[in-house]
Amino acid sequence: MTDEPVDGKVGATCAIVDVWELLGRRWSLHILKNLSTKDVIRFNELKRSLAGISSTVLSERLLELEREGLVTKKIYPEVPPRVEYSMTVQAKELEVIIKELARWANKWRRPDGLKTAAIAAQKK
Amino acid sequence: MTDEPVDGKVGATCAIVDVWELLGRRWSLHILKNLSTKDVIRFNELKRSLAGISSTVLSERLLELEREGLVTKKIYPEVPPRVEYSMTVQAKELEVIIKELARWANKWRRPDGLKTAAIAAQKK
DNA sequence: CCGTATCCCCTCCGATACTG
DNA sequence: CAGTATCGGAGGGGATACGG
Repeated sequence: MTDEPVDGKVGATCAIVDVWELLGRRWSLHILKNLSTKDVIRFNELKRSLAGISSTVLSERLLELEREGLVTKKIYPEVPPRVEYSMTVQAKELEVIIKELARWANKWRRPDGLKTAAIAAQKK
Repeated sequence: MTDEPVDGKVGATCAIVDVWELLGRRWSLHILKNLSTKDVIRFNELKRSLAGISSTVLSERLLELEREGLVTKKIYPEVPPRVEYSMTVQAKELEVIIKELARWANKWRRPDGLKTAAIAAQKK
């Protein structure tokens, strides 16, 4: 499916799995969503837009995203400090794909209970 | 980004986030990948193809995937029991998107350490 | 063959407090 | 303002044992 290279090791990293796991963590997707609404955004501004997130986690997520090349961080040596975050080109390409995924998700969204329906179908 | 409806509640479910979290769990993507290689597949056959997974987890994942409408389960009332799993149409559509994602992931794959490079760039 | 039941560790993440 | 340090609870998932 993903055409994993299948090099010797079992745990051989598959790029997509890494990304998927990162973005599967809590808040990741929301952060990306909010970043996409503005060219640049500051830490606390972002934090305010994500009701419920803690500084700790936001900071952690941003670091991960930066590490993956999805987010750029620009520090201005001022007092008080100013730091601006923005999406990279890479992330903007990803955004397109995520939107397709969102379309897919909504297309197939169920009112609430497919499970019972599926079981009913099975019983025939 | 995903055009979340923003209905009253904070935890208002966004379809894509649900899906992403499910598929972000361990093995989910691999299971889908293996399912895509055959029309139908049996439990232990699938298990053998996923080196390291336990019955417990495989069973759990399959239940979740079935619940999300990505997998169909067909039980044959035989002895010994036979159960066949297969992907739904919905999952096959998803597969297309995942492949795009895989292409994206490989396009941007880094040798190993972007982090240091990013920091260096920042310092200029 | 196809699972469920248990136990247990370990990572994730929220809350809180504190710094440059 | 923009974070880091620390702690503790919750739950994901591995190992093992057992059942229809």
